[in-house]
Amino acid sequence: MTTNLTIAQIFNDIAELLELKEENPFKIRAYRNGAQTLENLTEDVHEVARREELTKLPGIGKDLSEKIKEFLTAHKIKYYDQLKKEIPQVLIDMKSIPGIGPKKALLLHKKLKIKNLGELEKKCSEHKLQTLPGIRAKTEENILKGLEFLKKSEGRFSLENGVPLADEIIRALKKLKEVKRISVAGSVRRRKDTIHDVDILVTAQNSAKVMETFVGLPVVSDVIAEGDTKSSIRTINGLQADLRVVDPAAYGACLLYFTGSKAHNIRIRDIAKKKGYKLNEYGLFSEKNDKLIASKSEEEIYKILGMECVPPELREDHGEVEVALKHALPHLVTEKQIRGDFHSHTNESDGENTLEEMAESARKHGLEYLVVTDHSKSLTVANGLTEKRLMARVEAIRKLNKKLKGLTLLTGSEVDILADGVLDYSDDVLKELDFVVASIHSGFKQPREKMTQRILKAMDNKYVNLIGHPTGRLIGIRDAYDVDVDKMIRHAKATNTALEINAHPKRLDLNEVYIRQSVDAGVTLAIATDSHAVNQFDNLTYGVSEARRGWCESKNILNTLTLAELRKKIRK
DNA sequence: GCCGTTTTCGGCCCGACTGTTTTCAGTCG
Repeated sequence: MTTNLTIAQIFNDIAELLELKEENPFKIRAYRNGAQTLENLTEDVHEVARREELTKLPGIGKDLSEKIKEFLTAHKIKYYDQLKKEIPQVLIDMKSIPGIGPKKALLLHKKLKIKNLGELEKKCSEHKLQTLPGIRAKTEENILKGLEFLKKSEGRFSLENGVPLADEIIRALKKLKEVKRISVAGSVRRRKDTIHDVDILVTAQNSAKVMETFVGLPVVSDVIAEGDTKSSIRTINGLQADLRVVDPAAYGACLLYFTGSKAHNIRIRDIAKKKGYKLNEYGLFSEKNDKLIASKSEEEIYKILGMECVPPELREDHGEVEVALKHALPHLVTEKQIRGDFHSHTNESDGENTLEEMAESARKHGLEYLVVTDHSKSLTVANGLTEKRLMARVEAIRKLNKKLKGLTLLTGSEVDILADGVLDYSDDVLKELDFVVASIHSGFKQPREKMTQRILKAMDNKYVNLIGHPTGRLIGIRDAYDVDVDKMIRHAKATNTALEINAHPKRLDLNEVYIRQSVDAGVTLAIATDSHAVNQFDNLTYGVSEARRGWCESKNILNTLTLAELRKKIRK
């Protein structure tokens, strides 16, 4: 699968390069569309190529399929290498600065002979850019700010940055009597694992007052734009937030537009067009006479387009449009359906709270059961438990269970999968536990084949119920380890081992693509918080959204089972 | 570069805001 992502990245790079050549915009889009198809492909592109079905993929025609084949055999794409030689890196660097697109990048490079971002910053500070047509003081200022922003962040943030900011803005604006309706939109509403801004939509009688409040919020460090209907701010930590004020009558159309994704919008506008309508953020209109057909709610717009209302988490043009047209969308799993948690730590290993505190918090969070999975002995940095300590823990849990009301604790462990695939506890120990999570915490750099075999071997152990954070990624910090996820998923099915959807917002592991692939393969998934403190049960919401983004229904998720059903299912 | 019960050629989603102009290009989402 990594091949899919590698080629997708190359196609995206080609699109960037073509923009700097001022190529036909539709050709550029064709490369981006092709990249998106590969990013979301739930099958290894090798397989598709082997069946000679590349051109059956949406957005992949003769040319792109040839380039894919070239990469599969030669591990490079000549056209890409040529473009890279032809186009200076500094153009690409400049284009990544907010406010600089292909046109300005080219202008700066051509007229000022700028060779790197350092030079750009220098010439900007010396006001040399103002010698160019169309650039005056303000543009220079914005470029300097853009450079500063680039230095501070990589430009993308984790969902856990966006959700609290959205909540804060909504809380503040709701207090205004002018504000009637308010909702988060954009990638935060779609619950994407990484976001680059926070979008908020309101209906209000007096937009000036709302805008004034928005740009004056305490978190604001910069006002990027302030208009009658749209304003943008940057927060102190660099995250951008956009606010859009709309007429109440257009709320649905605008929410739809503003939620995106862009790719989803393009698809449904296309459907609208084919049906003789025009869809924009103000509503669905008749193409003939511009008469308004619908605008008040998302539901009515989808309905008129002949579609089911698509849940925001699915709006990525990953096939949901076709399925919605057939009225066959999945009934996505909801937070309410989650009855238990399989992955939690106490202060016996590296958690912050006691067993009793964790149990109490789980009960308060509405859980019916909680598996306590402290680390195993090899993970000394996390104060992993020796067999003796583990057995004492099992006793303590059984004892506490007799006192608990409304929650049952299950005994368990997050047992390390050692470098050779052997587990950190023997079967004699594991068989004493109700539920076993097996995870990798060391040897991340192992080669693909070894890493894959290591995980498959762990699954072969009949006491292992669940593989924890199966790819090991840490969003924005560490890439996944090199594992053949296809094989892992097939083996999970064969051995009846569940795969974790780790709900920690820095992990969200499996990611949405692999979740969907698992669903398609009939593998059972488990949403687990990996809580190391009482407040981390809150993260369940992130795990559920990730599951929803992977098209999970309740039947795909192990912890939608009642305790009785679960016990039956996991009996050895 | 892709795509097709209108089409194998001629389309390809659509609009807001900024900064610079003086009617608009560039950028962004």
